[in-house]
Amino acid sequence: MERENLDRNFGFILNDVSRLMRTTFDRRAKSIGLTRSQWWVLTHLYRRDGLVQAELAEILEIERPTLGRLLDRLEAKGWLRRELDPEDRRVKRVYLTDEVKPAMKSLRRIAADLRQQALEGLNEIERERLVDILIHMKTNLLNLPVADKSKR
Amino acid sequence: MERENLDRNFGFILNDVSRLMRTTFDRRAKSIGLTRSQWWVLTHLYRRDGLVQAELAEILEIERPTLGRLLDRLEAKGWLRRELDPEDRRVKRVYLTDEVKPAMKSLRRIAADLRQQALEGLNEIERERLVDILIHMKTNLLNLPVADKSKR
DNA sequence: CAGTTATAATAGCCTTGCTTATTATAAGCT
DNA sequence: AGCTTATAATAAGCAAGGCTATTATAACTG
Repeated sequence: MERENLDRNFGFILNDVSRLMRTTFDRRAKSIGLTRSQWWVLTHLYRRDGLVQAELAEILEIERPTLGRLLDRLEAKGWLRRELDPEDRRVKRVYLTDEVKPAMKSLRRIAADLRQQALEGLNEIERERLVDILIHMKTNLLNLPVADKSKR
Repeated sequence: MERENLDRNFGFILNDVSRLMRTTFDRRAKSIGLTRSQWWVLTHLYRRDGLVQAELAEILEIERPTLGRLLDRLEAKGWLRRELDPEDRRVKRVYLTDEVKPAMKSLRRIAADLRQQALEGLNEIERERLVDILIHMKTNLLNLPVADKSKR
């Protein structure tokens, strides 16, 4: 069997970088009481308040139950509230509370700093290229022909 | 506040790609009864059988308790066994069982296919550049000056 | 040699992913 | 109208990350 170079296995390097960014962010945001995933939810609601949970899950590209529990914690800590939609009694709409706005600023700062630190030493062209490549890969993966997620 | 383009937030695209690769791998490897993380453990043991848990965690760059539970599951399914080191009674060494070798072949196939599919449409130069950039970023993140992980 | 410090493994708790299954409600069809 | 199908949210279960605390054993030091 050929000895592939494990250290250049891009799947795992990708995983490492992704994990390092997440954990670093979470450590820095801990004092605010939010994780990166939670912040990402708030960021999207900030743009479009009052979203239906299913729509929000779709936008965030996570499963509905995963979002459900994220919202549970955010709601418990008072960052948002869920309201029943009077038109369709199945759905709940999610609204941010007033506490969110000031916290967002700190979190954006943390995110920007971390992004800067992660990309340190890469010029603008390389950064753009990186994003392009990642988007390309994401498209590849989402278009895989196999029977993954065939339930729609 | 400036409206940053959320769709090009590379931290989250990175996260998306990483997650897509993991979940796709795991769905494909499910019939074998192994996850990608578990396969990664076996891959390293394949190279260096009999490692001490702490060394293995260090190599894999995961925390010791995280590895501990991975090993619990792998051991429960018979992929490996842990043996007490007679020299130092604190340590346990991890050894693969014979069932591993045939499974490894299928898993390497799955990994290679997935890698190929994810990188489809990117030429060799772009692929190398991607890996270089990721390694660069990983180095940046590991060298962050802050008090992260200051316990060593 | 006694006491302190360091290290290995694990237990326990928290978060975030994914799946699958349930429940309630709408929508669509005959 | 009544039956079937689809959809929204949630519950329950599993895996894999992290972190802190505990326990056992080594190593170091005065």
